[in-house]
Amino acid sequence: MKSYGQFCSIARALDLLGERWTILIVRELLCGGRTFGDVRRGIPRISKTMLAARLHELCDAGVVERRGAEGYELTEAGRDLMGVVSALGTWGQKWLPRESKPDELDMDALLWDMRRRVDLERLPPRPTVVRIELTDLRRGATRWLLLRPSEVSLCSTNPGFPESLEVRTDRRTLIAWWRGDLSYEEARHRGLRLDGPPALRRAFPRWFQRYLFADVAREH
Amino acid sequence: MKSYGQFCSIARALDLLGERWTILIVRELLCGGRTFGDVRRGIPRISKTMLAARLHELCDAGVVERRGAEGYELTEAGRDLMGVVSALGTWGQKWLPRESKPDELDMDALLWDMRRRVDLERLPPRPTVVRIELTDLRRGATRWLLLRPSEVSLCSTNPGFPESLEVRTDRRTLIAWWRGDLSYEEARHRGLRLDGPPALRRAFPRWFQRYLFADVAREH
DNA sequence: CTGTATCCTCAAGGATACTG
DNA sequence: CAGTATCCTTGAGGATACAG
Repeated sequence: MKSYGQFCSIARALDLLGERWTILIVRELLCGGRTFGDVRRGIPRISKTMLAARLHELCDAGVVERRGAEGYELTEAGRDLMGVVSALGTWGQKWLPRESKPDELDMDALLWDMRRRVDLERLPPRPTVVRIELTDLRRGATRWLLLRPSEVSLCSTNPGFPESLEVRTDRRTLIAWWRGDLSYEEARHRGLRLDGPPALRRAFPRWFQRYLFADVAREH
Repeated sequence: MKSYGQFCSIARALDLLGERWTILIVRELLCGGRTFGDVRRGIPRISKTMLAARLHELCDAGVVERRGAEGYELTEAGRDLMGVVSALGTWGQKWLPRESKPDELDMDALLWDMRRRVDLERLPPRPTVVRIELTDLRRGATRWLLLRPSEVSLCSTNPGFPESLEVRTDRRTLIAWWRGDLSYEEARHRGLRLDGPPALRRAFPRWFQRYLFADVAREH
């Protein structure tokens, strides 16, 4: 993209950050993504070519550093982009309409966010598998979360453990709960269903910290 | 531009704000621009077609409101974008290299920023014309600032009043002073020259508040 | 899995002319 | 001045194949 050609630091920051995908990549790294694959799972619609190109640009600009096999790491300048990313997220949460068409939303990005927003401290000590069924999708609508206090995995096939809990919900309701547009009780009322032992069903909502901006006060 | 298709408010905010030019347009409105022409003078390289299209998008999104002949106005949501814009400018000022090639920088945008960052309170009571000569440009390198406590105008021809003061400088030095990369004394030392009555020459640097982010502490 | 190299398409957006 | 309508070019970026 051509530079704006302005002296202004807003314009100059946008020369770097304003290209498509770039800020989302920074978001993934800020949220703990380390490898090429981590970033891709958070941004499923980016092409490999594009992601590689953008990571190079960020390295050249001194925002990201390549760490060989360990993947990528934000520099201090990169970590300081939290202010920009956070301002964008807060503004969006405050002012954008709650609803967007779930048909156009990428559920894998949502589930990837759920994976990383698990509160490990609150998980049961034994491995727990949650089967998540998106009821308004025909195929490929099932994912599994393997929850262990040491680590969480998101799988598109049953990871081999017995299923401890099943969540059935349409996309709108899951998204609305995750984004903080609905409380857990409201989501249950709107059709989110849990199947499994009562103790796990009660505990389930506590396992998740929800979306980073779920608690931002809305103005819309 | 196609939507990112993510539930995340960062991505959704970028669906709106991430298109080329959009944030710069918001910046101009935040800095007091009201009319179509105001915005264009702050972003000389945008085409009329593009500016009209972007303003429509911002209106549709509820960030800007059309005010008939008075031009455009940010809504409350729009004014709240100050957080995003300010985070970008602060980050850029802190982390981006000071120098960029002046050949690629638009001096009209700089002079337009000077026009609006005049401290009216400190101006002499009588109309004052400052002739600004950019010494490293061949033609079209002269502009005039007509300073009056009621209003400031930027002209590309002599506005008719006698010239009270002349500033001669290359672009790098003017930009560096304006951005806060050099103090006024350093800029003088680097070649910024003033011609005119000593009282006005002494007063000159006080008339300007410089760039909005000039005082941000640098990390680079 | 983590990329790179190439090709090819489509649409963003600049230029121009026209209008109230 | 403040736009709108049309045309046309260019390059962003997706798809595919290939490599370490």
